[in-house]
Amino acid sequence: MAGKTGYRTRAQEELLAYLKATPGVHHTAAELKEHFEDEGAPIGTATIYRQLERFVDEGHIQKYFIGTGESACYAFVDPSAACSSHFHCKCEQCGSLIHLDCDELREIQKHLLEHHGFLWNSGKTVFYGLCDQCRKG
Amino acid sequence: MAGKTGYRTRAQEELLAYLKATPGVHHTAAELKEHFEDEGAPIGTATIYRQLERFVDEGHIQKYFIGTGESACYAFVDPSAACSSHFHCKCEQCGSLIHLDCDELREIQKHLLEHHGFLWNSGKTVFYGLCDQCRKG
DNA sequence: TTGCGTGCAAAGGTTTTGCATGGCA
DNA sequence: TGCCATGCAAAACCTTTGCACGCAA
Repeated sequence: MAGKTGYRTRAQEELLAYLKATPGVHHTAAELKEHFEDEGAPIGTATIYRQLERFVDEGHIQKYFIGTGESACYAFVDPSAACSSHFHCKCEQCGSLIHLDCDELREIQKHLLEHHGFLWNSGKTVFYGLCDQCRKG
Repeated sequence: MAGKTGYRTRAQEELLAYLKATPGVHHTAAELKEHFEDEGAPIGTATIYRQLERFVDEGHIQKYFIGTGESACYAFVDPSAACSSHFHCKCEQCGSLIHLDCDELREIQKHLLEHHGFLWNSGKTVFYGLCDQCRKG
């Protein structure tokens, strides 16, 4: 755990443990707050945000921007598993979030860097569009 | 102008005219409000949001989600120019927005549809990462 | 005249911040 | 003991909504 400087606290450990226990799952701050309330071990809103920000800084979790007006999502991404290099597609109609594992996109990552000098953080990027069902329906 | 049903008003015309006069430029609602205040022809916040929403519905402009907490951006996209099919990269460090015209990405669009059934709305998608300068600096 | 568009103000939701308290080392 | 983390409440933002008034047709 590189860069960890401060103290270790209950809120901190339980938050990170929960995120790690649900790899690839997107949680909003509100959902996390509710989860720990249900567990009988509530964590204050401010603390949740502060810890999430720290985790992001330390690289433990990813923060996702799904849309303006919608709240931010946070998720632990297993560095060893395939999901570390997968992509997210969000259907603008039904709102579903699709996880995609795709080599072609990985190629694009290379292309963006080599031809445009842009180091793409694919974990953070969300592709907007229409999913298969909504497109046909 | 398909689908236009209501009245034509000053606010409506000036807003759309301004957006069309700055194709490809991203404006936030606050920036637009300030612009018209500076012009001496202020438009109420609610009206700005309502008109922008209408323009998006009618397909005149695009709405961009840059990040949660940041405000939404709106821009007129010239349907005839190349910028109708260009892509956006946002540097997470310096915050700059890069407009990219790239055939490889257009290929990806095809790939996503054919292999994953996902109809990607590239105009709305923002690639997060590090720009050339920030990557080297 | 009819009814849509406007503007103000208030509400709604998410995220941040100030400050005193509590807990880790 | 010293300092960081917590939690509450308040603030800060962006955006939406209610409502009365004004303007387009």
